[in-house]
Amino acid sequence: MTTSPRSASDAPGSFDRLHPKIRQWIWEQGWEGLRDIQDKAIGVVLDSGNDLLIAASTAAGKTEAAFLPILTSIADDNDDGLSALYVSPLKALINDQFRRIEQLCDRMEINVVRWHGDASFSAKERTLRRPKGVALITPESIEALFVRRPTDARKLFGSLKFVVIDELHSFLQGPRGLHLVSLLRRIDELSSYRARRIGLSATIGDLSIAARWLNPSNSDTVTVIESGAGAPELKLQIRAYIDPPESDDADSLEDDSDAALDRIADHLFETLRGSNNLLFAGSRRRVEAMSDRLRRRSERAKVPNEFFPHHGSLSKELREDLEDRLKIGALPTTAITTTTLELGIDIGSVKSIAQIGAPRSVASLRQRLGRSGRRKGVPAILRIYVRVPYLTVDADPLEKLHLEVVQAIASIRLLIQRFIEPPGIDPCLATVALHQILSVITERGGERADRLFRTICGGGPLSVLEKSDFVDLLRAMASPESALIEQAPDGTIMLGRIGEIITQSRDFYAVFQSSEEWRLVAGGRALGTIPLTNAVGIGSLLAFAGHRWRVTAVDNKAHVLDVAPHPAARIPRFETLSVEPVHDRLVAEMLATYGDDDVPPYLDPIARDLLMNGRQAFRDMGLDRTRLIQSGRDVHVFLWRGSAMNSLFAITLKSAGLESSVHDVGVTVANASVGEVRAIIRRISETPSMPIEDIADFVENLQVGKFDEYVPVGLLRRLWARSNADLSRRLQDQARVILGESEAFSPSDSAPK
DNA sequence: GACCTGCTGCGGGGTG
Repeated sequence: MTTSPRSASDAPGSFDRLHPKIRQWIWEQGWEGLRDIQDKAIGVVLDSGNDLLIAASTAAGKTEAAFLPILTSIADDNDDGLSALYVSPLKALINDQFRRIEQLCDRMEINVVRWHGDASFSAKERTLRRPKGVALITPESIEALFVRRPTDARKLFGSLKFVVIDELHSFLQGPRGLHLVSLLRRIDELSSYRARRIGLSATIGDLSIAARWLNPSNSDTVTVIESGAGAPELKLQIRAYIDPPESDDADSLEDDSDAALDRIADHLFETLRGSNNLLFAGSRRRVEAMSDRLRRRSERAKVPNEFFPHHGSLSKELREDLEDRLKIGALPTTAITTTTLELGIDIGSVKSIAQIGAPRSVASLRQRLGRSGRRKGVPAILRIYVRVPYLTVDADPLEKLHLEVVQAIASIRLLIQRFIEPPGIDPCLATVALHQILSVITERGGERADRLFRTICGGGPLSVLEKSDFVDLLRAMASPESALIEQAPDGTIMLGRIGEIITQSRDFYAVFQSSEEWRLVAGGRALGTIPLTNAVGIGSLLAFAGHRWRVTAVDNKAHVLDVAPHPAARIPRFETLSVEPVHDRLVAEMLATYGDDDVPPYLDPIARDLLMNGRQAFRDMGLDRTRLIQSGRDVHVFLWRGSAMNSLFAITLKSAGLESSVHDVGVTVANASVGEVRAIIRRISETPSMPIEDIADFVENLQVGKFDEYVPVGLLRRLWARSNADLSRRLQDQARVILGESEAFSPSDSAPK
């Protein structure tokens, strides 16, 4: 990885290096000049053969930084086939970017085509007949081309000069990122030379991880251009609200009470009305709970409603209506949203960001803030609303600490330190490998095992799979129960009976899972979907899309629910099995916050009181000296580590015979005494290196990927052990820290490599 | 006590 040479920005006239038609286009746009990242990118793209990583916040002009020199470079390209591929995680982003470069490409007489599931087939067909220019595409559409039209795929991708990957940070972790890695390897294999890769990304913490993703075998040669623009001024407040005693489900639709969520709604209604804002509510359930409250406040005040929900279960139409309303900016609008408005969809600029609940990820908090204060001289505004349970006399020690208030403060401290979480452990290697085995066989009409291995696992993150793992996987896929593949007498591996069915399904292209759902329709208009597991019939009441409904007709076959407005309702269940993990560094910062005595100026009076009470409880319980606390029949073990270590420690305790449950700052052992727990932790501390393979035997729920039902459990267990091996080497040390025999190590020591 | 993402190919009819 190299940083952009000074000379690139000082080189006279990078503007003059651009194609004459592009220069003319820039003049016509009335630009004052090129932005710094654009200036640097022109030099790197036109003067070097390097891959390139451009890291800058939203609206910094990254797309143009990549495309101005790329279009200059491919203007006279006459090869048969596409010259450049732009890969995006979102269809909506492809549509935005298409609008931005279409005019420019027209001027250059370079063909540009949108290639995703909602894009017109006729434009794709034109490109298939005469493959040239630029395609804007999703990973799943690349997959579909390989599987359905392998001959066309070779023609389209066989002479690519550039591959641009937008929102690269979203591909650094998770199965979809591994999927794209494999697709890009397969594209490289179609050509005698490798297309240069250009990654566009939001600010990321560890640029070397992104450089390695772009070019695993030669990450040193990736040139990095980082936006020098500093963060805008931040206006900030953390507000705390105490729930009254015996309030049960705080996220229900119940209103007119003294519950914290109702008072938060009061404050939001007063504060946000009249301007454009984003409110991140954390879950779809809470988005609906809050949308309902704010709409009813508008009705009671007899003013037009300005508050609308936006989440992944709402229909595309409703979401686009809201995005357009924000973008046009004619009417004041607050979107109440989950994470759907975090990525770079164009929604114009908003006045402020609000969030319910303490941030669990600093990266995501920064991304949200990037949506506010984007104009020069305008500060970003952030309000964090924290709900705290009412403390009874017999409250648990964890409640007395007011962890969420302290977590909100810690996340702000890390934001100021410019910390961003690196990607964590990925449990989906085997699922992606299996998916790609089926895909490559389909594309090539059969393939030998050694070539499959080389294509899929020959480099990059999937090379964690060793040859023996791969053989295990192939054997399981070929078993009569699975029937995914079979082997011809000459050794060629071909699709089996089930493999044929799976690869022909429309559901095959994505490597992530989707569940069955009801579709909600009101007067012929699509509202969105809810999980099929919601038990509904005629007369069922639903709060959805910011309104209240009664089910009037049920189509059990097509899974459609007709609904009509109704005064009462209940929020449907959205299936949730997991919790967002917290990084070591955030929890370490929480511990530091308990130890300090400064009171941040951005706390409201209640949050200030709760911080002081939390610190007092911390000292009263002796948590500055001890990490084991008896609470009734339970023992709290305070690890002050992130989710990864807390879960590994819980599994280790289980392997030693102790059941425990994981929380944000440690684990809790039920029905035990401090003495018993201490004895077992002592045993762990005296074991020089815990054999991770033995611990792996106690992991449950190993099947998390889409195709994991076909993966041998033994292989999943081995891969789990391999990815937790580094962490497990710290178990002994961790045990000593808990026993007070060792200083806590700094979390930076334990950052994943 | 969580969120998000994606999707073929074909025929038939109408229009410019």
